[in-house]
Amino acid sequence: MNKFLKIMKALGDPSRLRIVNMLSLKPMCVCEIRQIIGSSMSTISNHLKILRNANIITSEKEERFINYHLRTDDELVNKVLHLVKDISDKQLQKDLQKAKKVDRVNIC
Amino acid sequence: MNKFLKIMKALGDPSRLRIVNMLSLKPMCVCEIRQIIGSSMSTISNHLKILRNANIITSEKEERFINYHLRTDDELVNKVLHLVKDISDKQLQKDLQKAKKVDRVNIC
DNA sequence: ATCACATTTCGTCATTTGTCGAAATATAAA
DNA sequence: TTTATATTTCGACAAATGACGAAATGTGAT
Repeated sequence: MNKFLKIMKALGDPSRLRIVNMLSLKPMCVCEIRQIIGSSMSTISNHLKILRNANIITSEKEERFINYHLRTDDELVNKVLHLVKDISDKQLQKDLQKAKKVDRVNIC
Repeated sequence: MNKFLKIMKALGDPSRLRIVNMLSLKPMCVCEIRQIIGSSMSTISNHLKILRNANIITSEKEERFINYHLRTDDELVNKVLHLVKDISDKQLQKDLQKAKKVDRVNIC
C-alpha cells in the first residue's frame, strides 16, 4: 500500500507531473527543468527527490550535469507512467515543446 | 491535467485508498465504512466528498442509508482502479474481510 | 407534523507540504 | 590546489490537508 501511496502522492502535484511528462521525452538536468517549470533550483531538487523516492526517476552523471530520467524497471510505475502519457493537456504539451528546444549550454 | 491530479491526490491518502478498496467489493454506507476505518463520521464524509469530486465514486439512496459505490463510466478512473485491485497489502486484505462481514443493522 | 437517525457542513486545530534564499556539498576544469 | 558551477541541504514560512466534535440538514417512519 505504501508503494502505491508514494506514487500517487508524487504524481498528485502539478510541478512533479510536468517534470515526469518532460522526462518522458528525454533525460534532463535540474537547470533545464528549472528553466521550464520556473521554480527555484531548490524546489526542483526537492520535487526530484520525491519522485526518486517513489521509484519513478533515477539519475546519472553526464559531464558536469546530473541527468534525471524515468525508471523502466518497475511494473506498477510503468503502468502509471503510461496513464500520464495519455493525458491531453495544453500545459503539458507546451512543456514538451519547450523541453525539445531547451539547451543546457545556454542556461547553465 | 487537473482531472489526473485530482485522481492522484484522492488515492494518495491511506484512508481513501482503503475506502476505494472496500468499495471494489461492494457498495457501503458511511456508517459501515466508519466501522472499519475507525475515523469519525465527519472525517469519512469528507474523504467521500474528495473521492466523489475526483469522479471515483458516486452514491445512491437505499432506504434510510446512502450507498457509496465505485463509478465505472470513466476510462481513466477504471484504469487506475484496476491498479488498486493489484495492490497486495495486509491492511487492504483485512479491510476486505471485515467489509464482507459488516452489517449496517448492527452498527447504525 | 414530529421524531429518529444517517449524513453533511462548519469551525478549529495540528501536521504536512510546497516554496524560497542562503549555505553547504560535490565535482570538473584551470 | 584553487576556482567555477551544478546540485543538495537547511531553516523558515505560508498554504493546504486531515482530523475532530458540535451543529445543521435531510429524510423515512410514527
